[in-house]
Amino acid sequence: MTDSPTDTASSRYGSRPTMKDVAARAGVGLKTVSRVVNGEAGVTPDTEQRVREAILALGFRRNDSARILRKGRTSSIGLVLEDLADPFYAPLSRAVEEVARAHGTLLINGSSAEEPAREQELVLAFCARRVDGLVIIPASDDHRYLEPEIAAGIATVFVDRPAGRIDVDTVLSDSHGGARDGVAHLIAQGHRRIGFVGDHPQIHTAAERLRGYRTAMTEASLPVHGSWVSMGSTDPERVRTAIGAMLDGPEPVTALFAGNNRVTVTAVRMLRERARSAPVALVGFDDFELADLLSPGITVVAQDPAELGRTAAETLFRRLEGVHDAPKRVELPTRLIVRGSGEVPPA
Amino acid sequence: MTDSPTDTASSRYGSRPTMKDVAARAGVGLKTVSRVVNGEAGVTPDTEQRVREAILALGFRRNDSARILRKGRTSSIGLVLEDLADPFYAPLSRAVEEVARAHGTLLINGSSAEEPAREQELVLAFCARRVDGLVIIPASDDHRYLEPEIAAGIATVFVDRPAGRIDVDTVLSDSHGGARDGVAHLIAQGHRRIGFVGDHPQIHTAAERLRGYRTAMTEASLPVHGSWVSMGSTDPERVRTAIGAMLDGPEPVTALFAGNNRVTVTAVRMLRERARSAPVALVGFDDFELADLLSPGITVVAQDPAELGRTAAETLFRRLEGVHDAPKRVELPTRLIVRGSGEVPPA
DNA sequence: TAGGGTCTGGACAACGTTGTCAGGGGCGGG
DNA sequence: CCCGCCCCTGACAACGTTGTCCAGACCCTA
Repeated sequence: MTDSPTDTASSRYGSRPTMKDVAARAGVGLKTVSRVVNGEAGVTPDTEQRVREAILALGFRRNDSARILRKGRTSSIGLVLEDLADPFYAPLSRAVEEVARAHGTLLINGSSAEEPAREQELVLAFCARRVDGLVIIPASDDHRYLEPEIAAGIATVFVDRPAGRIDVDTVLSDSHGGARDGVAHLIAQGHRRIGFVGDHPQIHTAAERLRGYRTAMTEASLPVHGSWVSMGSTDPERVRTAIGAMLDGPEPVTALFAGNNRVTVTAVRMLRERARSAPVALVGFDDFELADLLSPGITVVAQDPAELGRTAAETLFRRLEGVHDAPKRVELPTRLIVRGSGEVPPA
Repeated sequence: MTDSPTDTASSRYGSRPTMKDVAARAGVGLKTVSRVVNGEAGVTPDTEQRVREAILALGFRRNDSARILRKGRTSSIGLVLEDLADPFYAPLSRAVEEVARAHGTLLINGSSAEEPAREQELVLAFCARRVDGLVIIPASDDHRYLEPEIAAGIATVFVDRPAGRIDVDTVLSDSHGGARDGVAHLIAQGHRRIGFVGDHPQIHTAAERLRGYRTAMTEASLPVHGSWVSMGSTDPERVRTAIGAMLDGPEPVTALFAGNNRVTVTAVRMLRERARSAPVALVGFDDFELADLLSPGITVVAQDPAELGRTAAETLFRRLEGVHDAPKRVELPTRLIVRGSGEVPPA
């Protein structure tokens, strides 16, 4: 027995039938199977029926790798973010997925864990897969490594934080304005000594929020004591130390502005533990679930992560549909949600 | 000009250089470029250097579609879950990603939105991409459509809920035991009339938790009044109505067991609003962030979603590495976390 | 210096699909 | 009745990579 018809790929273990196998079984040509599978016109109902039966009988499933190779489009996009499990990014990711789905596109994603090397590794892996586009929440600040990819036609959109050293579409929240509003709110309650605890200063959003804090203080002609500002890791221990120093320092603050949801939660825990001391007002950047159920409810400057994701994905698909104007920068507004913790009067 | 050397793919817009282009530029053969790109032995440092320069100059990036087609392995796995943004599933997803990353594998994922059709659509799309394996949190109860895929060698693991009508590896939490423990805890506090509010009964975990509730009640020789059990959508309105009926009905309950985190949160809100009435004890299935910061803290039966994901992914990779024994069913233990809400005595 | 072994490099086919093109058969109109 | 057109179908090349295989160069030793 040399190369009998049954001895094709379809009979080997772990191997799948190909269009060729289906064609053989249905007694038609290869291309006819392709036509049926892709719903192309020009196939007799009778022939189509035979092909469909063969497909079912063999359990045939089109090999998209081959299709992609031939067509050049993968119908998939890549999403790189810091941490899929972060409650802020999860809805963003989900929103991107929904938009992708509406465009018949799959989503590949990866977490950079805030490590520049891992971000690049993921992005390049996606590019090697020839994703049609990329949505990136950057962890690094130099994205020139993307230039050949973009030149080769991979549409790219940055979200939440801007790209470094390249000019691409970007969708951000108004961190500066939001922080300014939040701090202004505290000032309006009568606070004069306000602390700011934020993430690492090299993270764009963190820097912008600090800037918003300073803007609000300046606009109210309030001085900012050096010990009132603390930037760095959002590790609870560090945040606790920082807040402790602000509360017990020579110029104790009467209110705190927390630069993101992780800091806010740590601040809540800490203030709760010190409940016997004078109450401290708190406004946080980022909304979070159950913020309204705490006592008092936590006043926050809310962003809309789903809207960020949706906007970014829609921008991406607009590019994929052939829009070629200059890169745009969109800045989404934030919203102050008053719940109680920010309305505590100064001691 | 007919087909001059410069008129290759690399010069067309949106097209990328291929190994052929790199080979031409470096003045070597095609296969040599392949060898350099894949770090194969047998290339002189000098030659390798020339190839690397050409790669950099042209911005070449290997086309993984072609590679996959040739090699048959995609080094990617698919994850189908209900909702990426759900705080319960997000850590699970992240855990799967980490394990995948450790195996040099990319993760493609999709949300089924609890719709069986969408689950199947996603799974088959992943199969068409020839993912090496699948991790599935099912939304449907009949997975025979997966049989040809599994036969073709796509490793498959179900998590959180079992597969329907096929025999595959499964990783679950001990829903029955956890619910029993939680309800027994309420009984130990002296409660006799305990309500159960759960998700749709066709969802396996929901049914198991109900069963655990009944087991605990039976073990304590307590009757279960028909109005104390409510299964269905976790939509807040429905849950509120259900809880209202239990609290104000002819046999008012003094304690509630909530079948998952969404129900728990709605219950917390509702009990808070009725704070003036007699206090009601509450234990919830699933832990959630800030559960300890509420007053009282919420007593929960905690699962470890990350551990679920990790175990599932590791099971998957064990299969991919060639282990071929019978499908296994793993059940992870739950843990009762006492925080206050479950220790409220009966009115 | 010749012979054998090793090391480097390249030609070629194959992976499974889709686009191109051409051929055959049926049908309608002249 | 014949011609021409259209519809259906299939043969073939191409997508970009990797595995196989072979040829030539180089080196070492006898």
